[in-house]
Amino acid sequence: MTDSSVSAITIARREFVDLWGQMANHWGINRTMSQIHALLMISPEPLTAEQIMEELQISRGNVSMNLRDLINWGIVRRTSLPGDRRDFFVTEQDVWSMFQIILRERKKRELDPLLSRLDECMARAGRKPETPEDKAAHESYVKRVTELRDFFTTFDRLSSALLDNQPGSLAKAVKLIDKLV
Amino acid sequence: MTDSSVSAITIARREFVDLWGQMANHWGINRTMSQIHALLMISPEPLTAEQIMEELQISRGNVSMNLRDLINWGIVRRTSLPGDRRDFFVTEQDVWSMFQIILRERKKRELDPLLSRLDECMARAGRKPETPEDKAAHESYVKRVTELRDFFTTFDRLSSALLDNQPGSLAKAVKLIDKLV
DNA sequence: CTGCTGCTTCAAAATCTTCTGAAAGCTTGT
DNA sequence: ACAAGCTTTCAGAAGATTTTGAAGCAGCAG
Repeated sequence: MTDSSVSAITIARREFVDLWGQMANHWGINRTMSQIHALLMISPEPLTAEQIMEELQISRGNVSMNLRDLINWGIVRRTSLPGDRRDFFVTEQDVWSMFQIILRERKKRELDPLLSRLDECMARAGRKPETPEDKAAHESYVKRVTELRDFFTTFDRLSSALLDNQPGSLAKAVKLIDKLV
Repeated sequence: MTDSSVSAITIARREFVDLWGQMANHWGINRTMSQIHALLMISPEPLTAEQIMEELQISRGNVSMNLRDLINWGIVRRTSLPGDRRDFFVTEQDVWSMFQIILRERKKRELDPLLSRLDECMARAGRKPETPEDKAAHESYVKRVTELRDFFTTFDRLSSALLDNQPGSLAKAVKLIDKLV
C-alpha cells in the first residue's frame, strides 16, 4: 500500500497510536508497550504478534516481551482462533475496567510500598534529639513525613473507593467535590 | 563525620531522600530532581547549591539545572539571607499546595494536550467508509476514542475541582464516595 | 522421528537520558 | 575598572533503557 492510497482511518489510527505512546513517556511507561496497547484498543479483532510487528515496525522479540509485560499488568490477554496455531491478543474492552486494573496495579506496586516506607522513615527518625541543630532537623522531618503520610493515606482511600465502585463513580465524585466549593 | 557517628535523623533523612527519588522513577520524573526536592522538603531552613551538592554527591552543574527545572515547575523558589551573596532555595511548605501546583502543571502539560489530540484523532477518522473492513476499523476506532475522551474529560473536571478547593476537600470527597457504595 | 511454525529469551547493539566539569556570565565590593 | 565569589550553560562522557536478532524451545502434522 503506497502512502498516497492510505485511508483516513489508517492515518487516524497511527495518530492515536502515536498519541498514546507519547503519553506513556510522561508516566514512566515504555513507549512501545503503550503503542501496542493502543493498537489493541482500537482494533476490532484480536491481533497476532506479526500484525503488531508490521504496524509498529518493531522486532518480533520486542513485541513478545512487551506483550508479556502487558499481560502481567492484566490489561491484555491471549486468545486463540480455531484452526489457527498462532496466539492472538486482545485488551480489556471497557475503559473504566481498564482504569481500575491499572489503578489496582499501581496502588499495589507504588502506593502501598510508599506508605510502608514512609512509616519506616518515621520509625528511623527516633526520639527527639538533644543537640539544638538536630532538634530542628528532627522536628521539620517528622512534620513533613507525617503530612505526606496523611496525604497519601487519603489518596489510598480514594483509590480503594474507586476500585470498589461502578463506572460512574468518578463522575459522581467530581460532582460531589464541586458542591463542596 | 564518620559513618559510625551519623545520627539517627541523618539516616532517616537519607532514607526519605532515597524513597522520594525511587518514587520519581515510577512517574517519569528525573531521580536527582526529585531527591533535591525531597531534601528541601525536610530541611528546616533554606539550602545552598553547595549543601545540596554535598548531601547528594552530585556536581554543581547538575544541581543548578535541576533547580532550574524545579523552579519552572513552581515548587521551589529562590530566596536570600541578608549578608550572604549565595542563593538559597526553599520548597513550598504545605503538602496540599504542593500537590495543587504539581496537578496544575501536569494538567496543563499533559491532560489539556491529550484532550485536544483526542479531538484531532476523532476529526481525522472522517466519515464512515464504504469498504466493509474499513467500516469495522472505523467503528471500533470511533467508539474507543470517544470513550477515552469522555473518561479524560471527567478526569479533567476532577482536576479542576481539586484545584479550586481547600485542603480537606480530597478527604471529604473520599468519604462521600464511600457512602455511594 | 523430523521438519515446520511460532513463541520466548537474552546478550550485545543502539538509542536515549542524565551527569560532569570546564568555560563563560553575572553581580557586588573595593 | 577589576577581582572575587557564585551561578549557568553545554559538549562530551557516563549510565540506563530499549531494541534487535539469533539461538533455543515447544507443539504439531506428516
